[in-house]
Amino acid sequence: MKTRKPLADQTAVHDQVYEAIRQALITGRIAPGKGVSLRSLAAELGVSPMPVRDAVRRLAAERALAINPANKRLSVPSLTADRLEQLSMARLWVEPELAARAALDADASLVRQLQAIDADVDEALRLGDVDRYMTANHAFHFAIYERAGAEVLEAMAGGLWLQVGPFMRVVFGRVGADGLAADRHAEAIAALKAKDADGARRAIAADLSEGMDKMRAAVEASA
Amino acid sequence: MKTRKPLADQTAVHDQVYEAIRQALITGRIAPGKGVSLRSLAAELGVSPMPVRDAVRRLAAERALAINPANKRLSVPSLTADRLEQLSMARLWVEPELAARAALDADASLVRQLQAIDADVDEALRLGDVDRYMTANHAFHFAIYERAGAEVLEAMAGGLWLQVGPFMRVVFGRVGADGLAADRHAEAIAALKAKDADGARRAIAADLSEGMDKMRAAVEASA
DNA sequence: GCGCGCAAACTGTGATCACAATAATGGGGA
DNA sequence: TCCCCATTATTGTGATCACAGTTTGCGCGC
Repeated sequence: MKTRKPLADQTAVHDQVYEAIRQALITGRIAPGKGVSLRSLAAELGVSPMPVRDAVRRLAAERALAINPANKRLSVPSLTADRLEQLSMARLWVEPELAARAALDADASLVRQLQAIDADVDEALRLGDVDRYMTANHAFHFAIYERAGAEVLEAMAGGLWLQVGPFMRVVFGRVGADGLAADRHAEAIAALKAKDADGARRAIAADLSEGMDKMRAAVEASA
Repeated sequence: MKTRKPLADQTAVHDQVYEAIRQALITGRIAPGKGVSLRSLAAELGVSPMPVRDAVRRLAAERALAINPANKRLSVPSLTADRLEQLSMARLWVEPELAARAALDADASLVRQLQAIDADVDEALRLGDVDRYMTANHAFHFAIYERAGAEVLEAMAGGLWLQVGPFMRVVFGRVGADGLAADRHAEAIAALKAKDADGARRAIAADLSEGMDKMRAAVEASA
């Protein structure tokens, strides 16, 4: 039944599973607070429980999944105002810092790349395509952060983004896709073009801040 | 051969393995840059490769172990000045923040607990007992951070501490156990006793800053 | 004596099975 | 009709095996 794959192709199965669950979490396909199980995920993805176990362990270490200490059962962390506040603080420190560092190494090719991605972001917003928006927005931010050349900080940002992901779905559920329409991407691009570290820091901070405010409002309203 | 343990005792095997490897990393028993393998770790710990796999995945997600993307082999991340600088920045943001929050909720029992731990720290320093010092120092800081009641930030601090751990061994190797003799623990305790959030923030920041400076010097000297 | 090449050992990965513990569900009694 | 207890299903965990890729190392030929 199972066609044993050639292997050494590219990515291991557990990485694909990781990415699949990650996407499911970010786009909110798995509702926060809901319990999941290894075998159910494995069946859903058509793989054995083994790679799912690996992926889940990784996600749990990144706090994208919670493990009930009593019965060791898995669940999606529920969205609380307290958690959101902590995640906001952390993001507002790491991500502007990464943007500032990136500004110092920015060049024309990066600017062009960002403009292309931002056009995609706007297109997704115009169409109201939530998944596409979230993917493009993620790509925009991390295209910048990657340029900072700060592996450790970038990984921190990635982990935070993953934890914040589920919150975004709440925003869309409340105010619709145009709830996040206003962003500071243009400002950020301009600052990077001018190699203005402080400007990039401020632009990203403002972008994040506005987004987190909307999430906070949504969480409070849904409580 | 293997006596199947009663199970439901307390902790799962993979958690014990995780803790064992974690300690080995922090105390520097596994040299940075060195490669490790699942089976060798399993044999050394007297368990099957299975729980080791779980523990290693977790450590890799926390960036306490590195996975070579080409051949998927495991190794201990090597200590570079760049990594240390990023870790320092991150710690200097998270940990003082946690200390400040903890100060708001501090009480007499916490102060007493911290005084006891700090006495142990001093004792370990006096004896030149490196392992005991590192354990006690860790206990001191996280007894404070735990009081902040900020789960997300505390987890971030834990991850950073784990990544910094191997660097500390370098300090001891260079300047001896009294290289870190001067700490700001007394200041921190005083600030917590007075519920002085800013004082606690400053004390912890100074404590970290001094320690990281010594590590930086040690890394540069050993390069 | 020095390389080259092939075989053996070792690596991570995935599947399958066994086991104990918890959760879910059913029926039978009051 | 409702509640309690026993049976069943499902859960995470760990062991063992199979497999393919990589590294290691040893012996043979030059």
